[in-house]
Amino acid sequence: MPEPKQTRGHFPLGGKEPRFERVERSFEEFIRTKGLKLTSQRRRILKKVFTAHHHFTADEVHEMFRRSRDRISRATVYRTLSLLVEGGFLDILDLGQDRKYYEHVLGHEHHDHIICLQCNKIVEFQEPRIEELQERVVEEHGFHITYHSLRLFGHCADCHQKLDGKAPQRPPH
Amino acid sequence: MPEPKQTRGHFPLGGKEPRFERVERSFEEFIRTKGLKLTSQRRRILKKVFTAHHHFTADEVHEMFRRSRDRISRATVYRTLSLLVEGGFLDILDLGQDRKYYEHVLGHEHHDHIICLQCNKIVEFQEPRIEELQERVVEEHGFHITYHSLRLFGHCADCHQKLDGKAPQRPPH
DNA sequence: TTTTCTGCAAACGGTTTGCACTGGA
DNA sequence: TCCAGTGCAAACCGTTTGCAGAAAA
Repeated sequence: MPEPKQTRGHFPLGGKEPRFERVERSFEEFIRTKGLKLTSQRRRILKKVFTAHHHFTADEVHEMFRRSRDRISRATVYRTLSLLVEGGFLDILDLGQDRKYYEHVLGHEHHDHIICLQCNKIVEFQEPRIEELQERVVEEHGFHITYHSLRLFGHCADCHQKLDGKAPQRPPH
Repeated sequence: MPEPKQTRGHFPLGGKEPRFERVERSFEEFIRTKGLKLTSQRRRILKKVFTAHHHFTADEVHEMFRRSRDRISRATVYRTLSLLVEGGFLDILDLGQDRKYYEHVLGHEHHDHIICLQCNKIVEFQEPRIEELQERVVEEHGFHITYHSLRLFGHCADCHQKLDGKAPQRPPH
């Protein structure tokens, strides 16, 4: 049995060609292990967030189902998203100021984000050398790191050009 | 006229031995420049946050004045804190999950944070090499960075020892 | 059948806002 | 005097919760 490459959570996705079926099975096992029930709402939300968007808000998920005949209540959306985060199927990207996004982990290694203050474009990046330096800093202070969050805020090339010196920046943070 | 060392905002603190009087004068100028009024509430809040705590919440500020005979309303506390952030006198440290702290900039260069998930201890650090790598990453993606936020979450030495393998970690975010 | 889950609506908690009165400039 | 600021209470908004009926196991 090949060692699965674990991203996070107890139910790794691993393998060469991650597909939604893998996630689905992993989710079923997660649910079973916790003694929970596999409801249609949970299955539908899982499918939606893994096949449609990459970055999305809780409200957007709720909205996706509002149109369909069998809508899913806001409460259930929130409860299910929490469950998915707990199981390591989703990550949270908190941009502050009540801008809270979720992103699925399918085929995504750990990464950090650059966010455009103007158009909200989100770019992902990996920089192992930063991670390494973080490790060192944490050790120096006697901490044991669990996770980290690095967000770079600025203006993307397009928006920077449009601004052209006027720079109506949001107050930093 | 010597070039003032600007941390952020329009009213730099600079100088060898930063003292509260400098901040106060800087604040007065900020207020004047914006055509606002220097009220007793604003003066008292400024003094309190610069002499008492380093990391504090809006609610804590409100609480500090509840005891005194002339309390300050929650609304005014919020409005004043926003003003101080706008002027670059305070920074915001958003830990997510509605844990939002302010910190004054008196004698503080830019820095990042390590946060203990157990006892909420906050340690500040500076790592120029990380900053440098960030610059490079941002450039590679054609962005122009405005500011960044790096938060390392984990367990401090004390808490790590107490946990001793049981590791009741908060869901990563 | 048993137990969890869902939808609803109300509650929550931090923050903001409208308004009439207050008080700096 | 004049206009911004304050306190109050209500509004806001994303999120959570209590509860009764619905549906997995």
